[in-house]
Amino acid sequence: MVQYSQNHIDASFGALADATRRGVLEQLGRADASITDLAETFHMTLTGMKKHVVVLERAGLVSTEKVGRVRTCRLGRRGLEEEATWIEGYRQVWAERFDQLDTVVAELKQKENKHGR
Amino acid sequence: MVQYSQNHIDASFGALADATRRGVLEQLGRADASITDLAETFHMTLTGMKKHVVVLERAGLVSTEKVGRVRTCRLGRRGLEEEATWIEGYRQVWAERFDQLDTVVAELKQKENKHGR
DNA sequence: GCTATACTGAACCATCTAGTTCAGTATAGC
DNA sequence: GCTATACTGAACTAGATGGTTCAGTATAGC
Repeated sequence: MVQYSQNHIDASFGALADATRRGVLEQLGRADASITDLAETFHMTLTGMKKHVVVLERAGLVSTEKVGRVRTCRLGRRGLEEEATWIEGYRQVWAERFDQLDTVVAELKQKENKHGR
Repeated sequence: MVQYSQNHIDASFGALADATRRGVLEQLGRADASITDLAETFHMTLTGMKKHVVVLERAGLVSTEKVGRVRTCRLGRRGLEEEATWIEGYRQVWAERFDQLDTVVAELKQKENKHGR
């Protein structure tokens, strides 16, 4: 089986498990933003938003740079390759497991149709 | 923007954020298993494994059926479509954001060459 | 130098998580 | 009926999470 970096994957699936953090990623996809910008968008204190940014940074999904007073956040270097790979692998196995069930269901539907529903 | 079912996505990214639960999904991809089987594989008490199974069940990733004493677990009806879609959307935006940065593009190309793709 | 802005860190809180133990209940098989 | 197996539920633990407030520090701009 493929060996995944459990740390990366744990951290990023954990990061993605929160709607606010997914929202932050979507906002940063449109434009870089300061902590203040993000905190305002999500109606949260600066401190609260800072914590979310730290979580995203640890997962490698966001990178930040402080210039003067302002810390600017942008999408990080990781593009969720491993996560996409894991999910695709799962989906493939899942499809295989359900192929048999699918054919059975299809047969049942055909029978139903023959009986004119 | 596409509207996702936040509950589903929260639940399943949360479920996937744990290495044990990803392992359970991989094991169930190979064959159905009882709680006892899973608990043994992951060196955990029955009660502990039961909790993981409940989390996976709530996320729709596993379904279970009790026959006699034994509760059999199998992959559930959900195939992580929404999650795959979210991640793919993110990866697309991520790529666009980084296309503008010449240096990063150059780095990616170098990496691709190294991996021989 | 003064003031407003932008962040940071510590401390606190309630709730959730991942695990345990222990005491059950229900079923399988002799 | 008896015993072993398989699970279930309640209660407890330590630690993480998602948020807050409050008291700072550092910088921008007049």
